[in-house]
Amino acid sequence: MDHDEAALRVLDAADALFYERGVQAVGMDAIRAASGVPFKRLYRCYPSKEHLVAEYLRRRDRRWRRRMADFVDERTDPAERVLAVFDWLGRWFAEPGFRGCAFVNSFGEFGTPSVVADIAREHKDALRHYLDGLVACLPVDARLAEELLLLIDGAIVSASIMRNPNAADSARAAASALLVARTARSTAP
Amino acid sequence: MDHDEAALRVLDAADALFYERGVQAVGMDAIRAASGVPFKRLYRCYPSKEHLVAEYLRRRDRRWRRRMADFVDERTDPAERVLAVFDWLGRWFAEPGFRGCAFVNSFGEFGTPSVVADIAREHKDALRHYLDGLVACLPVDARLAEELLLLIDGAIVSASIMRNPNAADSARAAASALLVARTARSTAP
DNA sequence: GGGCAACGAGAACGATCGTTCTCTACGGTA
DNA sequence: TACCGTAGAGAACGATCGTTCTCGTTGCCC
Repeated sequence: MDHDEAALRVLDAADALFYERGVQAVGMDAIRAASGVPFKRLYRCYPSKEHLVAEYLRRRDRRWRRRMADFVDERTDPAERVLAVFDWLGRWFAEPGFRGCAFVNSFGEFGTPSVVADIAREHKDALRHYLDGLVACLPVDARLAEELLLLIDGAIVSASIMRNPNAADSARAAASALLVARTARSTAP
Repeated sequence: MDHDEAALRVLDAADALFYERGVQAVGMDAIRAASGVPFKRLYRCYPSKEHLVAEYLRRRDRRWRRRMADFVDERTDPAERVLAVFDWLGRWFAEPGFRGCAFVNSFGEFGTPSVVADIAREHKDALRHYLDGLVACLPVDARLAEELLLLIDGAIVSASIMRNPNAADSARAAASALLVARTARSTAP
């Protein structure tokens, strides 16, 4: 087992444990036990728990956005692509072990300012820019992207805290209505 | 200083510290120091930290919903009352020390199932029922209350994590558009 | 005024945290 | 085969946590 594989095993173990139980509730010893990587090696891969937490969040960000984008890319119609975001959320919410947004959850654990708060913000900014791109393909008001972001984050909160599996459907219906409301009616005088 | 006043001082200190820094990051000694109530008395008021955390959240729930309702009650027009929710959010976001939803933040710190998760859920359920009441005064589709809830939680997340002070305005605009979209048009044939 | 119950201040306790150190075993090279 | 740098396993360390205990003092009732 070389350095990279050890680092990957540690990150996989940390990812599962941090997401399931929260960052502060998981000790480094639990990560060592789950990964099978001894302390000495573990600390050579990640010099501190804070480094590991940062990598955990950054990888979650990349993976989460890639999975969403891959799902959306199965559509070509611009309006369908926007609504596909919410279809994907519905699938995500239904996954076993779903426990909300890792970034929102971690943000709650650490005061601001903190590196965790910065990464959470970067994640939401990246999502916002992705939505900008989706919306730019439509003849709609620029406000729509921001409103979609609100619906997404609201749905994640509802699905995790209220355990409401229909949150994605509700958000999708609202997004659909807003899509119509924000569309410039070219038939207007 | 009698029992009730000591309990109140402890709860006030815990409220400020828990909200600002997160629950797990605040030790009981910090609460003792900030409240001026010695350990022996503190533990007679709240038998454990978990009890104190539960009281902190339950009081936050009551106070938050009362403040919102008081603001809304300054209006009489049903539609204005719905939109006033978002005006109040805007004021809340602008308060110094605003750091998001205490229930969402605490939910992230503790795994589910937990008493904290239960209280967070109760809080969101209560908000949902309040919105049901506001919407019931309007000739609108029943879906609107759920969609308003998504916008509210989304706005809180945006305002706290992205530090977006306009989140309340965006949510209000979206709510206004949805209000129109969900209104049964009595003039239709 | 004397005895007693309750109090405040803070030390103490056991547990657990993140991190480092020790010690033993081993593998490659002359 | 003798040597040496590195690895793994886990004890150890200092800090901090939630909680309890000690102890000197105070105030109240008879």
